[in-house]
Amino acid sequence: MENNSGVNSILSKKDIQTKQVKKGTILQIQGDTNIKSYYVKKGLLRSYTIDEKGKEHIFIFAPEGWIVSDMESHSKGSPAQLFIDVLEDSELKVIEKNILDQTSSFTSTEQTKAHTLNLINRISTLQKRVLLLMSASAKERYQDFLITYPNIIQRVPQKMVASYLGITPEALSKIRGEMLK
Amino acid sequence: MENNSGVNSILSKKDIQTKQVKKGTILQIQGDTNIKSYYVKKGLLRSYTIDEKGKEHIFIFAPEGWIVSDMESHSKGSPAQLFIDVLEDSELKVIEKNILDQTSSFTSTEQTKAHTLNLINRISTLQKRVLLLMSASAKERYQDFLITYPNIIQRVPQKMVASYLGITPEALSKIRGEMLK
DNA sequence: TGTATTTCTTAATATAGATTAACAAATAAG
DNA sequence: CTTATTTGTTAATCTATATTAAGAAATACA
Repeated sequence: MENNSGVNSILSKKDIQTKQVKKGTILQIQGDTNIKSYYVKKGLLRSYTIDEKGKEHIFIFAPEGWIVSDMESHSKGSPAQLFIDVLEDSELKVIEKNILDQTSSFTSTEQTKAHTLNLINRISTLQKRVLLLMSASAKERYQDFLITYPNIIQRVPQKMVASYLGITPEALSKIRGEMLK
Repeated sequence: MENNSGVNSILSKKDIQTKQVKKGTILQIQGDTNIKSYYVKKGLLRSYTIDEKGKEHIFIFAPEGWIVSDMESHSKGSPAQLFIDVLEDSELKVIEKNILDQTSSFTSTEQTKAHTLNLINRISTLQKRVLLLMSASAKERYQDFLITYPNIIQRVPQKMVASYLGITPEALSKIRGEMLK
């Protein structure tokens, strides 16, 4: 999901082990609770969801220098939403603790912790939005919108909701019409 | 883009002023270089892009308790990609410095700074992906993919690229066929 | 090496959502 | 209040992408 800016200093601690993994290895499955992050020293990983119809949606590729982790889950402490597997024989650094734990160490100020939490919430929201845009219909996205922003629908013109959903005002009007029945 | 978890401790410094803004005020336009972040105490903001055809795409709504900022730009130090304006009379806390500056203060360790930079890169990548999914055709997204992941196309089956783009393998095959001409 | 499986391509058909247009309803402005 | 402007609805048509299907090419496997 990201490039390697500054990654050396994140990964310099001794508690991070290097691991060789073979192509085809599954590192995380949807529902896992002990969530780890992976820094790719060499090789290639991917993270993805599988929807109700059994269709895969790749969230990110992680070639050399990238980090994969399931922010949605980190953020909520909920089970993993994503699968992570190995596309080429790889050399990884496994980050055992979740990212929040890392920043909660005694070296962090309250402000830094709050700041990190904010960034992670933001990532979590965007992760969800990307997955919705890739796999859900306009109607499903609208239904999600109503839950995510409970009262915005009364506060902005419908055409702005359409613009947020990535559809035309006409399409949204039609969807709402159908939903009334 | 995010809820208010821990936001008080982020915003407790004196250098952050509260500001009343009227509905319709434009806080940031595409191309602005002096980028700020806005915490919404009361009211409603939105951030959005305008594409080549003049069509608006809303990136986020920011009701009470949320923060708006242009991470893409923060990350690269480049001009703003997003417009930000005011949908209801609002009370804002304006965060003058960019987010990186805040964490670069003497209280942050090297590790924390590197960690924050990583999170911001990740947000920046996702922001770009959301905007592409909302406004670009499958062909345009594929062309962006080729630039974002320069050599992945040779390393994974095409059907995985299709899965990343949110289209079917058949549609990608067709697009590639067209692009050869 | 030969066979089975997976991946890619091409083409026909189907469909979600876009576009266009015309009108109604709501909101803003004089 | 009255009119002008913006927003929302409905419907007809169009288009990008999905679905289905079948064969070809590539890859994995026995």
